[in-house]
Amino acid sequence: MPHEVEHRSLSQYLEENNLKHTKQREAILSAFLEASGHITSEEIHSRVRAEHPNIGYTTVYRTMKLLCDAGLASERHFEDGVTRYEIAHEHHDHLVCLRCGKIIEFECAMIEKTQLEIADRYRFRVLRHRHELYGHCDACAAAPT
Amino acid sequence: MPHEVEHRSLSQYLEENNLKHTKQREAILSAFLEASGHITSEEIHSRVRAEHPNIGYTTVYRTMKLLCDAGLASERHFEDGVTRYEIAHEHHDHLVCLRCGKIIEFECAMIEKTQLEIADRYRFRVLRHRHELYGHCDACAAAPT
DNA sequence: AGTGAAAATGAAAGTCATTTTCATTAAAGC
DNA sequence: GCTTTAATGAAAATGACTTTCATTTTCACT
Repeated sequence: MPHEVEHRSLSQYLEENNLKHTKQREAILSAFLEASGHITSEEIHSRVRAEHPNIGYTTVYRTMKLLCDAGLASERHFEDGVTRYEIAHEHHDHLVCLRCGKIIEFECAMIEKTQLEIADRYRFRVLRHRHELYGHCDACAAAPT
Repeated sequence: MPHEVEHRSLSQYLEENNLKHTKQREAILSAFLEASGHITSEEIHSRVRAEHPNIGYTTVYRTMKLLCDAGLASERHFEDGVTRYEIAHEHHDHLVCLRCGKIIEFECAMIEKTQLEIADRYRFRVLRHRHELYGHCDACAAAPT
């Protein structure tokens, strides 16, 4: 049974909040984890439907929100207006290829530190941030237009 | 006549592209410039209508796109799903207050340089980026919840 | 196993920012 | 002034997401 830790984590969240344990939630969590990140609701929906043909979009949207609340997923908004979900883990930022859509994660302590210093100058309390570099990945830059 | 430079710049762009010089475009450019930045289409629309009551949303949207193409404005997408336009000028990043919506601009050569080094490591060509810090401004952090 | 209250589901309708369509109007070159 | 071509604006369409609501499930308690 893959992703057992995450499924247990979902169960615990559901119990703690008096929510119910349903096969839809299980299925959506599995589909999301199998896709390993940066996936849209639509993609999750079509993956889940392969196994459970009558799960609707509504349930996918609702469940992904729940997984975010449970700390298992997190929402990302890149520049195409579609919400993507990634597996929750340590903070990081992104390189996004404008041609093939590939998303590379990066992190840089130096930048994190510098941005807090900047915020300080404006007496601004940073709660979260986004830092995205858009351009072309190696393969796409090499490929003909 | 305020913002004469920008109006001339619009005229030039229209001529170069065989587009027409209309009072709506003039009015929208004026309204946009008077607001001095980070304004939504809706705000522009309501400002313009004060003077020209029958300019529609459609024209505002179309004209703002044109102003972006003409290099006079640029689009920004923060986290509320509404497109904002700012007066085009040197690249910079933003601090966004989650309570009052205040937007502070900043720039940091050090961060810019560091992010290019990171991209290099992934052989990624950066075309543009966004870097936004979300949190509370001084006034809002001090105010009661 | 049976019951019932509370929560979950899903289909359909609703939002909301933005875009498209299309019939009408207005610039600008002759 | 005419004519071509672009611009306008009202209304309909789009698309991602949310809400509604009647129905179904879960689960704590018999």
